[in-house]
Amino acid sequence: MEPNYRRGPAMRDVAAAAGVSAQTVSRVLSDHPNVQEATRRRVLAAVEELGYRRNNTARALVTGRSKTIGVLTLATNNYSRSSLALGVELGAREAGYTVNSVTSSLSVQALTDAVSRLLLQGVDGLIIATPLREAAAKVRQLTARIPTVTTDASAGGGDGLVGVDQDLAAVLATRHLLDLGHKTVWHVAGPVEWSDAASRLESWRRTLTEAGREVPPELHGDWSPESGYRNGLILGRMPEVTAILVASDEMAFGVIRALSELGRRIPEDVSVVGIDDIDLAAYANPPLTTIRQSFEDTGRRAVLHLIAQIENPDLGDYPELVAPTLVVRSSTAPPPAG
Amino acid sequence: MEPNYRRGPAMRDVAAAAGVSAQTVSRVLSDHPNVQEATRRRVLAAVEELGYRRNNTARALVTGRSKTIGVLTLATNNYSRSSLALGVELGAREAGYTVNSVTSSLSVQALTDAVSRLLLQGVDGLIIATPLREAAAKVRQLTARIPTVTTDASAGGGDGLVGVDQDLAAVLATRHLLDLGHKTVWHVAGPVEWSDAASRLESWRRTLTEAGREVPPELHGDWSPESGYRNGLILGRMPEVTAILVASDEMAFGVIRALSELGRRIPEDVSVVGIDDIDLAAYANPPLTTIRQSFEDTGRRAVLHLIAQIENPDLGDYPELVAPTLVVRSSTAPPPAG
DNA sequence: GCCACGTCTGTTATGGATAACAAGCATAGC
DNA sequence: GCTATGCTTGTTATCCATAACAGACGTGGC
Repeated sequence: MEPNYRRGPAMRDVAAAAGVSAQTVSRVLSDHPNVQEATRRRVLAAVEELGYRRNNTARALVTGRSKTIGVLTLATNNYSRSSLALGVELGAREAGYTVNSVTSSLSVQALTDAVSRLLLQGVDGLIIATPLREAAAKVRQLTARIPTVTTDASAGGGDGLVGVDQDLAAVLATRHLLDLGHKTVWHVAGPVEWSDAASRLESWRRTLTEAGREVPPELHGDWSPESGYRNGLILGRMPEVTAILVASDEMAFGVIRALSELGRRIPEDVSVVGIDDIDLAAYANPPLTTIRQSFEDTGRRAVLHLIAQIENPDLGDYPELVAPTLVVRSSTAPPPAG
Repeated sequence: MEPNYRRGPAMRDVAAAAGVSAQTVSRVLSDHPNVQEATRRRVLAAVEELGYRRNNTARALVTGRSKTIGVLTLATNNYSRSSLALGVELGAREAGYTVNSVTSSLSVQALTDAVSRLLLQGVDGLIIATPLREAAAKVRQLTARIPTVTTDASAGGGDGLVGVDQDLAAVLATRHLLDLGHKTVWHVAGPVEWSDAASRLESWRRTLTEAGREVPPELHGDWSPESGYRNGLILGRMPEVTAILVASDEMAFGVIRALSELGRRIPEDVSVVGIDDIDLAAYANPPLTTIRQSFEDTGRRAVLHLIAQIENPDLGDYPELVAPTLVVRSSTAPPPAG
């Protein structure tokens, strides 16, 4: 029985070439201790000669483990999504896993479909990096059988949660502006579906209230620079606005652009703080003061957390929060003297 | 034999519940025509009741097809990488495939390891979105058995090539600046390892020569905004520099920042053109004139191209190039009168 | 000299699905 | 009434690796 053309040699072919059984080949490749050195060498030579590679599909079938992790992200190309994905991939690789990624829109149907697709692929665990909201119940039901880590708290309790402390992020940003002397801080929030956006909004509001300041009405964007621009065109027309907290750097670029077009100088007339510290933030004009939160690190932690659960299911599950830090650049300054 | 706890029900469990054989269940799920309507309904009811999901691992083992595509990208989070990945994922999903992604650095070792990992996962095809250079031969050897599509020409001939016409991109940008009246155009190129960077460099040079202009020495960056900034600090000190073609928008942000710090106004003193048209380009300060090339579209085309090859191996392989377009914003203008 | 035990290797069963073949049954044609 | 044909369903073999068990052989203890 010669090696199949399309598939390449199988373990039995190696076994035949080395004059041993397939089981022995398996033992050699799995570093099982009880194999004589001479046999081991013969097998390895045969492997080398035939260019044999272990078939992970068959392996997954019999062991019930695919060493694959499923990642669900939103179908947009924003900074946070892609750095998180990168972190997950790096962490997974170090732990000997590969990553199966799937994107989705925010509809219940799309989310459940996406999770189903991942489950069909036989992943060992799941990282859900989108808000679930109304889909939470259905998705939880689908994922009941396998370890799952969430990076957005809107999934509700139950799953492992790994993320950046969004409350602290907004507090740091708001305090920074108040400390500079601004009377109050305006806020361009993210979409309400995201619990990150919601908790930033909430903490901004609380920080102002605790400081005894007026809480202005918030504006909303969708994370895109365009939406920041639109909101900037509104805020720029209001003379009393001297400080703005924007819920993401990408939106902050839009806000700054709009303010500039309206003739308002940054930071002399208006201070702007972003959140994320994307790579381009330091090269904005002016360089953007922002809150650094490493999505790559979050992705890495999420995947390590998940793998720990996969390999030790009895492990208790606990949330894991990373602290963000304030990065002061040139887009913030004390309010104009007038 | 009750359904296994961890694994969930298998086809035979559904078969038992519906009072048919496993083969019949398989036929129902594969929409095979020769199944009686009553039987089909009974099977589907059993599937529903048990919450059965087909095991793709077993399926892949027997069919030799995993309906999975491997993507190799560079381990950095830049705009082009992530939009390409997004396009691949969207295209794959539409065609019923899922995506296994792996990142790598540019070393020969890392690249071959990464490809090996994908092959071990049993992917049906491969998209290689990094330059291969010296690794090309080894990688080609590894991928000999399965369809492969490359998005960087440095892989050399042989594989399917899908990408944006980089020659045209640089020509459009250089011509635009010359047409505005600039005597010549300076160039901040990308890393030489990337054939994209190399062909932009080459075309910039050729366009200048053909127009009878002096070809200034080129500068090199690594795609990062930081490297753009460093090069900008150099170019900004040279009064004769009035027009710069930067090989990526992200580097262009750095260049603009450096020029501003040196007191050179854009576009009054210096015109800057980027390449990529990233989402933030329109919100740079000033908005960036650039060359639009849709990486998302490229990713989508690459994956469709690949799937065509997978499902019809006799298909001839041919390169597929997308035309980029010039997007004029406010970072370019005629040279200063002096 | 016999039993117990450890080391090395082989045999058989298993995971879950599908391809290929086989068989039962009904209808059509002569 | 009997064979040819097509539809429907079932049986068996297969994909490839690994777990569980089993056997052969050698060493050590009493």
